Amino acid sequence: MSHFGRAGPPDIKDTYSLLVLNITFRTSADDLFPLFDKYGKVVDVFIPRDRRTGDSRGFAFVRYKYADEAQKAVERLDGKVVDGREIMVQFAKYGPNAERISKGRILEPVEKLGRSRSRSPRPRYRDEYRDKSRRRSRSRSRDRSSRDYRGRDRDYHHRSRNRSLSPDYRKDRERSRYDDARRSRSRSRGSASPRQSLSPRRSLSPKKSPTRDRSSDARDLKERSPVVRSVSPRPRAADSRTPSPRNSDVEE
DNA sequence: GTTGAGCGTT
Repeated sequence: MSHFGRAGPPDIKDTYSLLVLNITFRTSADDLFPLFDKYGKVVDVFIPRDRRTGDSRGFAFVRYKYADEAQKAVERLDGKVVDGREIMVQFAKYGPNAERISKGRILEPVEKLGRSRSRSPRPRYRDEYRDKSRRRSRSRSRDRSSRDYRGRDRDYHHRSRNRSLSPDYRKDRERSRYDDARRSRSRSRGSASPRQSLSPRRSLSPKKSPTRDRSSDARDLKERSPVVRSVSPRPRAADSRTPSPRNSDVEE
């Protein structure tokens, strides 16, 4: 019985799930089981992993049989260093049986009991950490795939903003916009865009004729480029390119 | 071999 989540949830009729965050990517359910089992009766330990790579996502779910044991483990294991990393244990918010917990039955006592525990040093650290690296760090661990099928049904009626626009689509759109803005700014500065930098001439034959190429290149890049752009020798090409199909569709 | 905010499976 070492495999917990392999056979699926054993019995979620009377169990309370705890969310363990900040665990190492190598920590497995078998490693957390003895740790949590020491503080109470652990019914099941499940660690979500990627579907493609199969790697752990960095958090685990520990299901306790009783709520009192669960909160005890939360306060006892919350902040404990496991495998060299401080883990964060808290009651699971979403889940198959989160309804009863969401009711406020378990969440209430936890807050009440939390008063005796020192929770001051933790929140501050977390807040600071999150504030510092908010947009960065989107490693492969947090990819889509497992999140798509999960929040679609639930997030749909919750987020009626994107009627027909999927979150993924929106992201793509924003990304495109950003790319455009960046490219524009880069061009204004002089040069930097990786795309423009990739001149067919320089890239194709960098050592063919360095002297002549360089001189010619410099002149061409500064005189020829704008000329071609200004002259627009291929109106059909531009037309065929349909430069603003989404511009019309999208309002910025 | 890497990564680090968050919420889960047959």
